[in-house]
Amino acid sequence: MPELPEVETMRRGVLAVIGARIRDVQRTRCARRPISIAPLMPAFRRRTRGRQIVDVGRVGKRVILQLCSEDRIVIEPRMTGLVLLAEPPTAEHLRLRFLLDGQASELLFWDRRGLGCVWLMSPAEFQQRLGEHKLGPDALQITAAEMSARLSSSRRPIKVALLDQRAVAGIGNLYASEILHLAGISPQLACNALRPKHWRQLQQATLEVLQLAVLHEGSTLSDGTYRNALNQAGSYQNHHRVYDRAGQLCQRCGQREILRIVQAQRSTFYCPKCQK
DNA sequence: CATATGTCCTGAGAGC
DNA sequence: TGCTCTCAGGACATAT
Repeated sequence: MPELPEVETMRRGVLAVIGARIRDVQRTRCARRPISIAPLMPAFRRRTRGRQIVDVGRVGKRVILQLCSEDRIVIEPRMTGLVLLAEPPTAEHLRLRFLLDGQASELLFWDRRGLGCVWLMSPAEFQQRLGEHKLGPDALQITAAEMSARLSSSRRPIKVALLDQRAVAGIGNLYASEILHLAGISPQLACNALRPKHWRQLQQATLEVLQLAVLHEGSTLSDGTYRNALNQAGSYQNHHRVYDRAGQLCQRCGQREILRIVQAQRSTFYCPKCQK
């Protein structure tokens, strides 16, 4: 589930690795299946051992470790991946261990479901895979005009379109519902039916929801999977307006129950009174 | 080109 | 109690 707020929390949580040198990388034996890394382990080790980490960034839902060699380590948590400086939740699902020589002695990638992956990319590969033609503007940076320009000709429902990383980078299934509730826009409204006023409301709501979620270090759902870099839960789940609240009274109008519908094989939650 | 669907994966929870 | 089944949704490949 990690979306922009969770991944940004991971990034902030591992800033202490900046300046550290990578002594070694180990694929852990405990993993049932080896983690998907590219290139293969021997080349991955050869190009990372001895390199200094000079910056930690984020592109959409990925954490980026910039190396002094110009290569970048790209960590994609996907559904259940975690980037940790502390002990992992279980030893069983630890996938990758970076041994460091800095104030942080190791950085871990843990992933219960194993859908996550790690890449080592040259500048050219980084541009090719994560460049502007692959990912839209970051959801914290995008303007209302950019949102409108990228989506307003689409026939898709706005909720489905918000999940398209080529349009806007960083929004996933949970925050799409939260954003649309704050904006007062129905998830079923087609993009090409939104007026300029809607795009302004949507951009404003996107910023508000994601910034607040970052302040709360993301959402740890009932399965407890998501944790910050110190293996601590986030708290934005206590502020959810609609997500996973089907049947509960809408906090805004207090009159209608939150509904759950399915769009593009994903759950959507909304208030039929507050969102038109 | 735009949009829709299928696939990977594990563990929680439902239902019998 | 203990089994089987469904579902959760990141990104991408393939189909329409």
